[in-house]
Amino acid sequence: MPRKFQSQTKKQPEHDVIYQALKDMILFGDFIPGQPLTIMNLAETLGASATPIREAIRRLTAERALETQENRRVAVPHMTPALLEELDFLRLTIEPELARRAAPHVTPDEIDALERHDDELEHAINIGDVKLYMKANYAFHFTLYQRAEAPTLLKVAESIWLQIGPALRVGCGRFGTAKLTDQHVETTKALRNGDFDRVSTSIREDIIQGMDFVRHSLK
Amino acid sequence: MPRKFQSQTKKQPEHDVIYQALKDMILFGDFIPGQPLTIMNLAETLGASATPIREAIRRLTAERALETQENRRVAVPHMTPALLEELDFLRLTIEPELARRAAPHVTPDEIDALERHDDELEHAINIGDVKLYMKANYAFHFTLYQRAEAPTLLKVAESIWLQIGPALRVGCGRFGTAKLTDQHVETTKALRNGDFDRVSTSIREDIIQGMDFVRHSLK
DNA sequence: GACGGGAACTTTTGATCAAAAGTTTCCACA
DNA sequence: TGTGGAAACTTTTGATCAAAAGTTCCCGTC
Repeated sequence: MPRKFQSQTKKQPEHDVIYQALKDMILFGDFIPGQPLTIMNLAETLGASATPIREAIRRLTAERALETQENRRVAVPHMTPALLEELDFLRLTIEPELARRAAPHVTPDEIDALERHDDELEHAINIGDVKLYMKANYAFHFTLYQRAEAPTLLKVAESIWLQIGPALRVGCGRFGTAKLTDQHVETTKALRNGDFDRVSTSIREDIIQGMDFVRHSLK
Repeated sequence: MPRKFQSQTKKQPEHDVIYQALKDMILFGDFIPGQPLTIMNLAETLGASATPIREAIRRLTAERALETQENRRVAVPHMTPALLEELDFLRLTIEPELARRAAPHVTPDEIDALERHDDELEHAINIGDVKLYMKANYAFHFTLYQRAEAPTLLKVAESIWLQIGPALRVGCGRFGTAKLTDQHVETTKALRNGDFDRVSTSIREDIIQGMDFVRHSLK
């Protein structure tokens, strides 16, 4: 078997598949803050046995995407003003940096891909599809961040987004996606112009707006 | 049973105990970079069965303290210049901030405790006890950071330290602890004077020195 | 000697189940 | 009515084992 095809054929372990599935569900708002999750129920729903479910849950707990309560039950964490403040600080220190580092490595083809994600995001806002909005928004940010070649920073960013996902979803549910104007055009323009500082600052603006939305929807 | 004593008596799950044990071993240099770990071997060594070991490993993998290779084996990650650069950036953005946030909440009693950790660190340097040095150093930083009441930032800091632990240990093994001068007196002084900015900047200095040591020992 | 293939071996993985932990229900009794 | 506590029930947890995945070693062939 040629080495280049191995990664496609090599079977992913079940616990990894489940981790990815749960991660997406948290990221794109399938769970609401505070929602309890039971191993048994997840095993039934996802068609797996308890062991791989537990491993996936431990990973997500370590990433603060889930929390285990004192009675051993697992739940989606609630958003609080204090947590939001911490996440605000983290996003503003990590993500503009990721964007700045990514900028020099983004190819014209990849900018096209970013614009397609942005078009999808626009479309989602227009038709009011919250989940599609969240997916397109995630895709835009993380295809950019991926190019930073900074896996450790990227991992921190993913953890942050996992913690925001559920709260963002309820915010969109309450106020719709209407209030969310699109900040991403600025970013792609700056990428085309090779203006790396502006890539970073435009992401910063996007974060400020996004977190304001979450903060507002918390009240 | 009175509620206030529950947390002391409530039995910790095995996977949690193992997680803590492995975490300490990584943090204080019991493993060297690149060292492979097998579930079977850990199960035997730690006197447990595979299931809780696997859960602990998944958590530590999520925290980048361990990595699973493409062949499903688990190993302690190697330190690389690129990783060190990322960790440098993260430490410098997260830890001075934790120190600054903690400073106003640290009581005189707690400053005394910090100084005791620092004495122990001095003592460890004098007798050349690497592991004691690492424990005292960790205790100093994290008793301070804990008071920041910023659990999410704290978790990021812990993940960073877990990634540095093994490399720091080999550095100390090669050069001894002699080169590590004690920067912590500055921090405790600033705490006593209520000079919160200087608490933050002195931690910054400490980080720069510590990371220089690791960088130097990489070559 | 170098290479390919397969047998023997080791390790990880996922399903299962009994035991432990935690929750709920309900009834006796004040 | 309200309280305590046992019983029934649910969920998590850890041990175990068979199957899958991965590695090593050896032998026959070139």
